[in-house]
Amino acid sequence: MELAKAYDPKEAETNHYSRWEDGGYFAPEINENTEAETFSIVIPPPNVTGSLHMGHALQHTLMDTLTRWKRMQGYKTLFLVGVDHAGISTQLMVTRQLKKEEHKTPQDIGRKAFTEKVWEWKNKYGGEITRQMRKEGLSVDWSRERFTMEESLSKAVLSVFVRLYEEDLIYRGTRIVNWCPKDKTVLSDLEVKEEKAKEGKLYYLKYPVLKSSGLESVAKDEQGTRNSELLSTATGGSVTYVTVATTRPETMLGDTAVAVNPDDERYNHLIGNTVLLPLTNRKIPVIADDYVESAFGTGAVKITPAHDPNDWEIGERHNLVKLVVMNDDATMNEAAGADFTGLDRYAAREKVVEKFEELGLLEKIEDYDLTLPHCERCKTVIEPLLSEQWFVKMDEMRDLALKQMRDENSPRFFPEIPHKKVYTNWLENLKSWTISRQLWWGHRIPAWYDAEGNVYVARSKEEAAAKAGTQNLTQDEDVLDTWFSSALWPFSTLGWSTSEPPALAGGLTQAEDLRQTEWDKQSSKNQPAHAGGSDNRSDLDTFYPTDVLVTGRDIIRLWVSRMVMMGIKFIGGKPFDDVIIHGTVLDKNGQRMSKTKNNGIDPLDVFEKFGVDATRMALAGSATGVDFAWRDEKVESFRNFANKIWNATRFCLMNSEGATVNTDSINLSKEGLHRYLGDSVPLPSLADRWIISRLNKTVKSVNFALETYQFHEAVQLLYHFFWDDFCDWYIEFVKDEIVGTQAPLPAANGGGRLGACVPARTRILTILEQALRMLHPFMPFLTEELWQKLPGTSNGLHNTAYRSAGKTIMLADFPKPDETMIDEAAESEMSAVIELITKVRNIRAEMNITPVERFTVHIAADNATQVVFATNEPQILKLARAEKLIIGDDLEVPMASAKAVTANAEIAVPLEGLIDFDKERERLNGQIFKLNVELERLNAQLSNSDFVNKAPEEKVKDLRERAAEIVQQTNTLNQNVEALR
RNA sequence: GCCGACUUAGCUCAGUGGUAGAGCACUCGCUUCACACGCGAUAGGCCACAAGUUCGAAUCUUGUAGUCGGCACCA
Repeated sequence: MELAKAYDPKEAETNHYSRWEDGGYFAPEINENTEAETFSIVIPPPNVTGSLHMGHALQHTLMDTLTRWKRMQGYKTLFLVGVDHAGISTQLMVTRQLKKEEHKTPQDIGRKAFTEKVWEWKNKYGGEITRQMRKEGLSVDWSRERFTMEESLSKAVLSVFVRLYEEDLIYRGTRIVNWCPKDKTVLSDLEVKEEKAKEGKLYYLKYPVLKSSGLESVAKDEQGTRNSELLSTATGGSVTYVTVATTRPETMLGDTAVAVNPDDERYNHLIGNTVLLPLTNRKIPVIADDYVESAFGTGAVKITPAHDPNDWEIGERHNLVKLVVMNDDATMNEAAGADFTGLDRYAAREKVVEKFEELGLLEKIEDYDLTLPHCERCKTVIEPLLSEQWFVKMDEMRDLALKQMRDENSPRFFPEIPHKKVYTNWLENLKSWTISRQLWWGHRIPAWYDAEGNVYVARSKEEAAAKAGTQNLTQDEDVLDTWFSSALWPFSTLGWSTSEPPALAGGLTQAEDLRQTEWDKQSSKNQPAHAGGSDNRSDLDTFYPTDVLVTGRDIIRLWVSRMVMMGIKFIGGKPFDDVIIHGTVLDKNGQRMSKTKNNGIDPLDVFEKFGVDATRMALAGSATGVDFAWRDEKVESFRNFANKIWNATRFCLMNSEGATVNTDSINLSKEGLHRYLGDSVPLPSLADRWIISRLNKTVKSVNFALETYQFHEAVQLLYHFFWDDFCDWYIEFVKDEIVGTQAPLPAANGGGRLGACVPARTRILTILEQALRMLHPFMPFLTEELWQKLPGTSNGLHNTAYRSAGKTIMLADFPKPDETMIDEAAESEMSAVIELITKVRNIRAEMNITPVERFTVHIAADNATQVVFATNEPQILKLARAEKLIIGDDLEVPMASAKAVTANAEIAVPLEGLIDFDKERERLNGQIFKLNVELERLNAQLSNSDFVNKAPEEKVKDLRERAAEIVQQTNTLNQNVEALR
C-alpha cells in the first residue's frame, strides 16, 4: 500500500466521523460489558446562538481526549452534549431579524407568535456549534443531545422552581435590581461588569434648608439675592444651604432625603430639619445615618431610595418614600416632573445641571474617576432600579456546598490554587439570585395570579387553579434566567425531571420525603436508557455524578457553584467529582481575544490551515489552567508531527509485505512478545527490547498524566516517544532489517529474503499500532486513518467490550503498561550506543567531514560495553556513517585522530590529512572547560562537611561518582590534547 | 482599596529543595532509498530584584518592582 508523500488532514477528517457516529460508537451502549465502570462528562452547554471559539476548542479537546482515553480503557463512557437557550441573546437576535425582515417588533406579533419565531430560528440556525463539534471530532453521544428548552429539561425546571418555592427558598420581592435599559430586563450580579466610566464628574448641588432660624448657617449663598425670589418664600428670607455631591444629578428628582453622619458636627444641628428639593419644590427631611462618611464629598448625601442600592437600604431604615422617577428605558417618568418627563437619563442630567446653574445652586463640578456597572452583553450602563422580581435565597444551598468542600474537599479543582479559594469565597459572600427576566424566550415562571393579586405557584395552570379555587388566573409574564436551567444541567440532561406533580396535600411537602418518593418511584421504572423526554432515572443512576467538569475560570461562579448547590439539593449529591479549570487562550501579544479588539482567532481557520488533530495537540499541549498566547508556530509543529506519524507509517507500510500487526498481543507482555517474535527468530535485539521498554514507560506515564489532568505532559511524552525514540532511533536501527537488505534465511527457517525480514516487520508494525492507539485520544482522525491501513487490524477489535462494533481504533484497547517489559539494562545499553553514535557524528560535523566520507572508528571500552557495541555494529556503522569499528581495551591510533569520550568509552577517528590540529585542540579544550566548570561545582559541594554530613547518602554518592567520571574523562581529554603536540 | 496569579533561552511555555528543559526561531552541514512539514551537529539562561530558612533555593518564606486577572466599591 502506498501512501501520499505528505499527510493531508482533510481526507482523514472527512472519512471517519459519520461512520463513528452512525455506528453508535459514541454511545455508552456500544460497551457490552455489564461490569464495566462508567465514565461520564457533560459539556458545559454553549449558547444556542454561539459559534465555536478558541475557549470552546480547548475545553472540547480536553473533554474528548479524556473520554476517548477512558472509552479505550473499557469504561462505559458518556460524553453528553447540548446547548442552552441563551435567553437574552437569542431573543435579541430574533428581534433584530424580525425587525429587518418584517419591520415588526415582538410586541406587534405577540408572545405566542414570537416564541414560535424563536423556535423556528433555533431549528434553522441553532445547530451551528454542534456542526462544528463534529468537525472537532468530539465523541459525544448525539442520541442524548439536550437543549434546555426541551420538554424534559423544562419539566425539571418546573419541579425545581415549585419545590424551592414551597420551601420558601424562592420568593417575590421589590428590590433595587440591576436593570438594563436597552435589553429591558433585570440582570443578576454576574451578568454585570464594572467598568471605568468614560468621563466621571462629581456635581456639587446646593439644597436650601428650611426652618433654619436659630441655627448656624451651613453654607451661605453668596449670590443669594439672585434666586432669592423662589427661595425666600420658603425660607423666610434667610437662605441656608446644604451641599450634596453626586455623580448622577438627574436622580435628585427622586430624592426623598438628605443624609448626614450623626457624629458630624458640621451637620448634626440640621438633623430633623427639612430641605427644599430644588426643581421639585418637594420638602424632604435631613436624616442621620452611619452609612454616611463625613470625610467624603461634602459629608451630606442625597438619598434616592428607588435608584441606588445603598440609598434603598437607608430608605428602608428610615421609612423613606421610594420614588421611582424613571421608566424601564431609562427615560424620566412623570414623577420626575413635567420639565423632565420623557427625557433620557443623560439629557435629564444636563438639564438638571443647567437648571441648578440658572438657580445658582450649582456649587461646582469636579472630574471624578468612577466605575459603573455595565450590561455584560450590550455594554449599556446599568440602571439600578426599584422593581418587583423573583429571587432565590441561596443561604441553605450555599451552606451545603461549603460543607461538602470542608468535609470532602469536593469538588476537587484542577489546578486547586487559586480556584478552590475563589469558589469558597464567592459562596461565602453569596447573596440572593435574581431569577426573573423580562423576556419571552425562556422558561416562563410557573406562578399565577388571581384577580386580587394572590400568587399561586404550581406545575400547571390546572394545579394552580385547584389551589386558587378559580380558573380566573393570569400567569406571570416573566421567564427564568437561562442559568436557572443550566444549573440543573448535570442531572436534568440525565433524565431527571420528576415530571409527576407531587401530592398536593400534607406530608410530601417536606423536601426529604419528596425526594425519597420521587427517587424510589423513578428508580423502579425500567425504561430504555435514553428515551428522550420521558422521565427515567437509569441514566441518572448510571452516570451521576459525572466524573469531571471542564470549564473556564469565569464559569466557576456562574455554574460550577450553582450546579453543585442544585445537585446536592435535588439529587442529594455532587454533580461531578473534579473540575478542570482551563486557561484562557490569548492572542499572540498576550491580549485577551475580544470582538472589540478584533483579535480573535477562529478555530475553524486553524483547522483549515493545520488540521484538527494538530490543533487539538496544540491546545492539549498547554499546561492545565494556565493562560497562553496563541502561536501559529506551535500548531505548525504539531502539523509537522502529524506528518511525521504519517510518514513513519508510510515507511512501515512500504515494507510490510508478509507481515501483519500482531493483534493478539493486547499488550506487549512477554507472552505477547513471544507470539510475534516466533520460535525461529533469535532473541530480541537491543533495539527491540529498548523500544518496548520505552513504549511501556511512555504508556505508564501518559496514563498517569491523564489521570492527573496534565494534558501537556501527556502530549510531550507522546511527541518525544514517537519522534525521538520511535522514528529517530528505532526505525533507523531496524531499517535494514525491515527493508530486507540483509542475507536471506535458509529455506528451512521459512526461507528467502522476505522470510528474513518478516519478523522485524511484524515487530515494527505492532509497535507502531500501539503508538497509534496511544495517540488516538489526542489525534483521532489521523490515527484512525492510518490504523485502518495497517495490515492485520481488519479483524482487530482488541477490546471485547465492543465486540459488535466495526473496525475502528477508537474502540481498541488503550495500551496497558507492563512493568515487566521495562528493561533498564536495555535502556542503558542503548544510551551507550546512542552516545557513541552522537559523538562520532559530532566529530564529523566539527571537523567538517562530508557525509560521504567513511572512516574507521576506534573504541576502547570495558568488556560489557565492547559486547554491546560489537552486537550492534551494523547499526552503529550505518548511523555513524563509519566504515569500520575497531573495538578493544585500549586505543591504538595515529596522532592525527579526532577523539571523544563517553560515559562508557573512548573514541578515536583517525583523520590523516583531514584533521586540523589547532581546531581539534580547541574542540577538546572546549569539552574540558565545560567538564571543569561542573567539576568545580561538585568539588565545592563535596568539600563542604555540612553537605557530606547532612545530605542524603545517596546524593553524596551520586556526586562522588559523577566527579570521578569527570576526572577520568578530563584526564583522557587532556592526554588527547597532549598527543596533538 | 482588597485578594490572587505570573515574571525561566530571541519567542511561546514546561519544570523542580540537590548538575537548568521542550517546541519554534537562530548558526553550521546535508537532494542519506518514510518524511525538507525532513535529517545530522552546535550555540544560547547568575530561572525579575533583595533578604531569610536550609548542608544546598530557580524551587520554600518575606519584602520590592513590573505584568495580568478577580472582587469590592463613598454619594
